Amino acid sequence: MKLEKLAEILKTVAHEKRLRILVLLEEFDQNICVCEFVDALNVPQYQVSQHLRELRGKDLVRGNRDGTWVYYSINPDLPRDVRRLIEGLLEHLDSEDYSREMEKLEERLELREDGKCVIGYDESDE
Amino acid sequence: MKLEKLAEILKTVAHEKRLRILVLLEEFDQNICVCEFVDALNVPQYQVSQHLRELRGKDLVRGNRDGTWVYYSINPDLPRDVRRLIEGLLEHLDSEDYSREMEKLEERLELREDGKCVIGYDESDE
DNA sequence: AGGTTGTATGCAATTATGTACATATAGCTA
DNA sequence: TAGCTATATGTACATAATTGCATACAACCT
Repeated sequence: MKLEKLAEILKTVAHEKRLRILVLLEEFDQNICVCEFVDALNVPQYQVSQHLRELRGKDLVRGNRDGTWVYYSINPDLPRDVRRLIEGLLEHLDSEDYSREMEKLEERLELREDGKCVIGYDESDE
Repeated sequence: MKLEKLAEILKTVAHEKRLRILVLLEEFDQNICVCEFVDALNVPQYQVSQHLRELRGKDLVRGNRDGTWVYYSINPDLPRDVRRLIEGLLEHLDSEDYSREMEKLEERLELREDGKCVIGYDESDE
């Protein structure tokens, strides 16, 4: 991959919240909607949307609208080298470091009906 | 590795010039002095020093002074996981993308005497 | 000591990034 | 249609990164 491209991707990814978003997408390997991120990461909705927009802007991530909900996933059309780069990065993480988010997200996913999110996010974001 | 640590390293590394510096250090696997970087990368001396300072600040790189010259290398005491991270990142690069710098650096290294740099950098930095 | 050369740093100007809030938009439902 | 909910975006502000330049510092040499 070109050096400029690598630098660009690293810059996009070099942010705590965006890393957390990517980890959850990688680990659960399924579509996750914005409100599920909000609850799992305990980050205000506008921030989640903003980070997702950045990731989307670099084509790392893709959103699919289903009604009012928008489900995000790692962009399945990502070039193989970029894909491997991302995976490689995340492999360096201690899993304890995001286990709490994993658990929270798991709880949220259990609230889905027919595989779909049916509730919003908790307004009382501490 | 902790997620914040990963984000921090990625942020430090997510810069075209700093990536080029790291590539050269990895590929040549030896001490390289500031003026050699200046000529190889064709970047003003103060910029090279600044980028090296940032890399040094995060302990990714180490400088050893020998007379007026300062030779840099990948920090040999880098924790193994960090070391692997850096190596992993650089492996994604097309080597054509930095082959010119490699050649220029090779030429510069040939001008060393007894393994030591004996000239400065070219003032006429285009 | 004085001059020279390689390297580092401080400062100012610009640009980019992060954050918070308000509000807009899209699609649902009644 | 109106109202609601999920998501997206615009704006404003603070903060950080980048860049260019001048200059300081360190070590050498005469």
